[in-house]
Amino acid sequence: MEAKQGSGRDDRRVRRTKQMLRSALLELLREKSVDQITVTELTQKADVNRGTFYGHYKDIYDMVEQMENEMFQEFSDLLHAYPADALRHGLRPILQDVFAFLQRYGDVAAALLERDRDTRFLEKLKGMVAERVSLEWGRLYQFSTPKEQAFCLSFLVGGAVGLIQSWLEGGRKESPEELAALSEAMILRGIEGLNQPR
Amino acid sequence: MEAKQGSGRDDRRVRRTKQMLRSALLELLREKSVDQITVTELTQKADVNRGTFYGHYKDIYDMVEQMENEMFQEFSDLLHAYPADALRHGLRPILQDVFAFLQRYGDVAAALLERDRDTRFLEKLKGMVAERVSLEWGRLYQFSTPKEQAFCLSFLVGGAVGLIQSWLEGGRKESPEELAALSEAMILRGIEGLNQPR
DNA sequence: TCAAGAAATCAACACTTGTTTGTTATCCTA
DNA sequence: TAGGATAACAAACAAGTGTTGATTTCTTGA
Repeated sequence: MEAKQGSGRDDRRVRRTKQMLRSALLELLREKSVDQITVTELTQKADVNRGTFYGHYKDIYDMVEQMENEMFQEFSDLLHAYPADALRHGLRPILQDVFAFLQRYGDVAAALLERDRDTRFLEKLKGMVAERVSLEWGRLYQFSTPKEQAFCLSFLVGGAVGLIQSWLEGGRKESPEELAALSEAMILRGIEGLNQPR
Repeated sequence: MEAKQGSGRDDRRVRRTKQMLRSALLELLREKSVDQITVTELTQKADVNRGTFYGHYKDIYDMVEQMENEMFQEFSDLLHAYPADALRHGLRPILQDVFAFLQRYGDVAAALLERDRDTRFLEKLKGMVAERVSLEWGRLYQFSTPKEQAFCLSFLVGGAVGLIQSWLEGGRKESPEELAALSEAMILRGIEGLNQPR
């Protein structure tokens, strides 16, 4: 019949509790890695009852995941802001936006990639890009089989993510433009297209 | 002075205990993921005292890591079996050996990649390949900067690992030869080299 | 404004986790 | 093969985990 408001997500108390936990978690993440943070110390620092934590999250990892999801949501919005045939106009502009996004969220992303031992972060990143690209992929390039297409996609997405990772770990010293150009070259023409073998 | 034998690793009792734990872990891994296996149930299934487990491993993840390392050791041996200038003779033979190796260890590798939420597995895989390749990389291709070289390497390794991952997840239905050819094409000539844009 | 209804709290539960201590059993080598 | 070394064991520990039920406090719509 009714379902007035989900389950009461916009209750001031809920917002307050989650905010307290969020702040405490970010603080703890600066000191130690996810796997050595206990629910007990988190809720103590946040001054929230331990039972309350379990009302909102399954465990610490679940909480980290939910925080990641907020970031992913924004990333997803970015990807879907382009028209369906955006790839026809070249990779460059999209790649630049992606790297610019990561530039902004670099601190969080780097923290999660570095110390976090949770593959889901990378898996979601890859899955999201792959899903978006595969929509118009087949129209742009002629593959001999769907299988070949899927493997190429895995390769390219894995490569892009690997590049991003090493960029984040290196402190994001290079400009998004620089990386976008490099990525495009690698994706389109590979190592031989970039330079000549001696 | 002395150091007769590490700390007694080749004691029959140690071998026996580790073997019991290994079997029990593999059995449990077929039922559930790493993070929901408790030390208590593992040692019960293995019929080993719980305290004994902690004498050999820090926790479940540490044990999984050590088991991975055995696999990685063999992989490392494979990579280093080639002469230093092996890449001059083409990518194909090396790629075929790599995929053949994964074909053999497919069950373990797939289990770890699928359900395991531990990035270190992929990181080690990437790091190992990158280290090996970078040795002769600079001699084969002319990069404008060392930075560019590093990024290209990250891209290509990430791509290769992404491809491997999707191959494992798909049940390894394709032959190593097939994948080696595809990888080589993507690495050398990218997506445009593979097919023509319409 | 006030009375559901929902969230947060408190307290207690059976459980797992690392760690330690003292004892027993097994190994391997001199 | 006897004996010192050491691994495995049993038992107990403080601390964390995830869950539950009873109670208090807050929020919001009528």
